[in-house]
Amino acid sequence: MPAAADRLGPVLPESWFQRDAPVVGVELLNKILVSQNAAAEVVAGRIVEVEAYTEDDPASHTFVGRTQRNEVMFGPAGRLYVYLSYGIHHCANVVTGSTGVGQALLLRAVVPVCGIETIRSRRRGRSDSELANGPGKLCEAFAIGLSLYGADLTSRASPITIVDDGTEPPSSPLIGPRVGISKGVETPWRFRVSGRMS
DNA sequence: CGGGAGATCCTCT
DNA sequence: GAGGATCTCCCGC
Repeated sequence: MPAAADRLGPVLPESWFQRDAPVVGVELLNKILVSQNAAAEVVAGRIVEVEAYTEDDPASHTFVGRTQRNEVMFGPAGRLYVYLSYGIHHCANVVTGSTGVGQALLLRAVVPVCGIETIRSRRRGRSDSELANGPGKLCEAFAIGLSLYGADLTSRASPITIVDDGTEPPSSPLIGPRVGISKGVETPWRFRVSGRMS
């Protein structure tokens, strides 16, 4: 955990993530995602949009049971589930709930708060509003790849963590259907702080 | 600015 | 062998 992140606030403990995804999802809004790569480049962003996926949810990767890819979703909460989407982009999720239950929250958008120059260089050519306003874009901005599969977000020693800087979750989050899925569209498990759905 | 299509390849059946 | 928890570019308006 980078020293620069220490001043942002305490790391969220595993117990905090050990509740059902839709519950954690709303509270995860306004928390801070922090990452540091091998070159000691630190970037941080405020989480502004997430989606919940649970085991009995036909849209979830865990709906079919345990597989090699989704294994980490059945493990302890507070871990990072990374997968390759459409053969091109990575998507990052935070594992929630009890161990043995396959659920997670897809990180859909963050607003950069630290390391903006590093993010701009990773997302070269994009306007500031397009730096991390999507699950694939977010992973590029934070250099999240499969090497971070299973990373412990609750450990201060981890290259990627989630901290609480004291900002409250929004009192009236926007709630709506999840996007990009063909099943489970009727379940309103997309959560967002105020602003436009991107 | 909004809609549509292509890219691209891994995962599971 | 099919189908994606997406993004970007290129059109047309």
